[in-house]
Order: sequence, then C-alpha cells, then structure tokens
Amino acid sequence: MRYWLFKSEPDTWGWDDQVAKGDAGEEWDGVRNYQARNFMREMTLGDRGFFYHSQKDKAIVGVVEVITEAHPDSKTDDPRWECVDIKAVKPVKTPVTLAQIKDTPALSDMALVRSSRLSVQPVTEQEWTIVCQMAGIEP
DNA sequence: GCCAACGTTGGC
DNA sequence: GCCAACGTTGGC
Repeated sequence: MRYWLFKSEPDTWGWDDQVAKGDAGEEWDGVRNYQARNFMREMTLGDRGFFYHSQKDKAIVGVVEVITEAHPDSKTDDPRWECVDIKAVKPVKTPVTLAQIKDTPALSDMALVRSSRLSVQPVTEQEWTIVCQMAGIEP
C-alpha cells in the first residue's frame, strides 16, 4: 500500500464535502496537471491519503482511501485527464499545519514543502507515520 | 493583494 | 526545439 496527499481549496471542495459523500466517495476530478495525473495512475485500491486544505487553512484535516483506480475524468471529454475516486476515512484529531510540517526536520523533503503547487503528491511511509503522530491518529 | 514558482502555449 | 509571454496556484 502506498500513501498520498490530496490538496483542495476548502471553498471549492472541502473535507466536509468529502465526508458528506460517505462510503460512496467522489471523483477527484479537475486535475489538469500531468504529474498529478500520473500519480493517480499509480494508485491502487486501498491506498491511503491525507486530505489537505490549501489557502486559508493550510493544514492536513483528514484521511481518505482510494476506492477506484484511475478512470477518465467525467468532467471533461479530453481523454488525457483521468482521476481516481476517494472516500473519507476519518478526520484528524488535531490538524497538522503547513507551518508545523516546515518546522519538522524529518518532513523537510515532503512534496508539500518542496513542490507546493502540486495538487496530488506521494507521501513516504515514514512521513505518513510522523504526520499521523502529529495529528493524534493511528497510522 | 502581491509575488514567486511553475506549467503551458505559441511564434519563430 | 527553443524561449518569451502568459495564466494559474498558493504561500505570505
């Protein structure tokens, strides 16, 4: 199993919207970036991801699970763009902010720090464990 | 609201 | 195939 991070503007699609979809989940549509799409193609069922709010919050607020493999993005006819479906698994106990992540030397290589504009990013197992500790949840 | 970083587009 | 121009994202 691999770990990922999904970034969204909370005003457009936030954690609450994701939770409201329940186990049915929702397409992670709208990605128009090849690198992010390629990561979604690498995803397999059961992979876990962090749900990150950009802009106002700038914090990891929940954990999601990949529930479909990559398929065409239903929001466009352009065959280049694909996405996976994800469902909310659980919220974090304590949101982990970008500032905290930047203050943690072991997390200084996270894509969130190094490549802040990428909307879908891989997370290493080690990073996953550390962030879960900071969030007060089981990995 | 500004600006840096980055990806994309289009002219040559 | 290069590079300038432009648009978008996201942190500050």
